[in-house]
Amino acid sequence: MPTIHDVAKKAGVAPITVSRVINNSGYVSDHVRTKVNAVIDELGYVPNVIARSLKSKRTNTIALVITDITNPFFNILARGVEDAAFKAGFNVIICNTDESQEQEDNYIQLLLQKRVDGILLVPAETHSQSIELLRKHNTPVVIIDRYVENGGVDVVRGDSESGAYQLTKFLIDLGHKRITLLSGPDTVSTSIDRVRGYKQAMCDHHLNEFVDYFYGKYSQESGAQLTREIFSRKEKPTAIFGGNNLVSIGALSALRQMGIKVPDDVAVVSFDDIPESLSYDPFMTVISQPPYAIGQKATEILVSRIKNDQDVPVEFQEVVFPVELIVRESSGGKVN
Amino acid sequence: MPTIHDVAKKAGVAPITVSRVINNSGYVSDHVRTKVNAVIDELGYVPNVIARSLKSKRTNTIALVITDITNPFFNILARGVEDAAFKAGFNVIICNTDESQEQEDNYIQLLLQKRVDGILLVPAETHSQSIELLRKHNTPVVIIDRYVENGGVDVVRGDSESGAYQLTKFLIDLGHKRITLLSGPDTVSTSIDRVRGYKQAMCDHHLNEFVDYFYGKYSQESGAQLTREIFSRKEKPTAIFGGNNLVSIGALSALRQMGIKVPDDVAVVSFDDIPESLSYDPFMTVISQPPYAIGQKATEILVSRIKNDQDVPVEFQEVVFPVELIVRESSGGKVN
DNA sequence: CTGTTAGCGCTTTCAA
DNA sequence: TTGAAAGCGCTAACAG
Repeated sequence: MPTIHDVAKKAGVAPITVSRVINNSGYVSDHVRTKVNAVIDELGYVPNVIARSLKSKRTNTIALVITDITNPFFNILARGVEDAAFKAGFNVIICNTDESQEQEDNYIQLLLQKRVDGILLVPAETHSQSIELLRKHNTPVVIIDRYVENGGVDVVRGDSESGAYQLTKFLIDLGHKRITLLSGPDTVSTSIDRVRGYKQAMCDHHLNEFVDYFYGKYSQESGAQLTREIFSRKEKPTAIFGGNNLVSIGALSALRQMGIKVPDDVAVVSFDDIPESLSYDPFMTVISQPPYAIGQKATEILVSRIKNDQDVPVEFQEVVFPVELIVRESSGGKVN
Repeated sequence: MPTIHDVAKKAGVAPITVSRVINNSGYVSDHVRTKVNAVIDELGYVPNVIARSLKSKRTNTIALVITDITNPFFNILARGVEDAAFKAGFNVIICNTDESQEQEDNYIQLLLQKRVDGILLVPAETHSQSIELLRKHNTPVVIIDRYVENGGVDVVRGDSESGAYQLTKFLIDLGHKRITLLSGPDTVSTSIDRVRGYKQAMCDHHLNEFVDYFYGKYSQESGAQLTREIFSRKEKPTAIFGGNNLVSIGALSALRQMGIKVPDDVAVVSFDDIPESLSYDPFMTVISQPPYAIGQKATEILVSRIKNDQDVPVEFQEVVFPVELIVRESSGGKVN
């Protein structure tokens, strides 16, 4: 693999001149430039950005640490990140933590070694020591989708609390009282916020006695299992609120297997939609967040942090995207 | 950010000794090792893999060049790649080409600059100049999901032709004659193979006169649009064969909008399933490929190529994963 | 407009 | 068991 020296020698110039041609920096006569370019083509020279990074201390790479690229919310978000990063001249490394703090720590360590210019992080837990570590190493971070207890970071997320409130209120307005929320892990801010929004709505409508929620996982299996458990109890809910799209799908699967009709026997609503491109017959009433925009916005903030590296730490921002209630069939009509 | 020199100075040893401690290579006395480790912790030293890469000429990074991470087939595949790569000590950079040859070329150039150790490529077109370029630079490549005209590469893919044959034959056995195939781009081997399998099945059952297929895109929009066009013709099909899952979903959407009932008015079958975790009520009859396993296998091959770099080029392999017919409701029952 | 020197952070010789 | 020197490929800083 030819280096800048090989090109220089063959073109009869100094390496720095080749560097100038490659980077379009400084003065190079047209004559020399043409000559050098010819040799570059001839040799198939490709600049080594590793060497460049070693000097410049910039890798033009950012990392996206998410829980699972297989979840549509996150893969669309990843696409938003990728597109925005590419536009800004950055590459993206994606890491899946599966909600494991240990995996997250591993990856952060690895990314630090790789000297990525910045990190977009969906933290596994609300208290993130990763953030402190990154801060210590001056690696900019933007927290996505969730917030953390640590201060001094930018956060970009959807409004879980208000979304959960709206969705619950919608069910209450339909006449539901026994509404069961199947939330995610109790270590994650979105799960907690959704519970909070739900409780608030129940409380505001004097339904405290009916408050019924579970923390589980953000997965189809968790949704299915919790649903089966709930329906083995004496008191059955008239509505189920899935903590995210996978949970809701799990709930629907379980209900179908048990022969329980939606929305006739029980209403179902979901936080997070299923992407349009994957549903030929949209059925679920949902609160919809904009994952692509969230990824894009977070990346833009991260990039600006990277570029203003030396600046006085401008105030950190928390961007909360509004969410949208989309009413479809699964919530059914008025009750009683 | 501290370097190996800072650690060395503070520990009162030479940089190389620190290097030996970090890498567990060569002889270091327990006394010195303990001392050095203490300083490493104290300073929060993190090795710089860029400098290491510059020397070793290995980045421990591979790239996955796919069309779109948003497509469930590819994001599950990406997960298979990620998991296998991590196990082998490699990081993954994911690039989305959106089936554009130009984007693909851009990315290959970029990845070459980054000196990734190997590339997993879903080529946009059947004749790939990227492969020649990579070969010239001694960068191992494994082609995924599709094959190319160029020889001398490893390929890992599903059996499109046989799958399309099975799916078509299944419809024929149900009594269908007017079967329309909505395939993907005519520059892509999977589209071509699926047309070929379809034609062969039609031919084998003396239905040549009913052969009816279209090349389009592998997207929901394409599936929807082609479906609308087909149903505006005088002769309507009794069965639609979607070239991939997105196309099929698009077809189903369009049919629903036109008030055409599936499977009562028209049967629908699909190449590629919708992941279990995303469908609460599996409806489509499909040919199912194993994307996770494909990604995993391709990564394993790539890693072994990377490690045997200097070896005599062992024979290249083409791994073709068998596909599975899953019969569900959308194909309906016997016709006539 | 072009070239020389030096150094980014690490590791592979080769010596001690 | 430890260290000194050299160099991976590139580019600032400073000549010329």
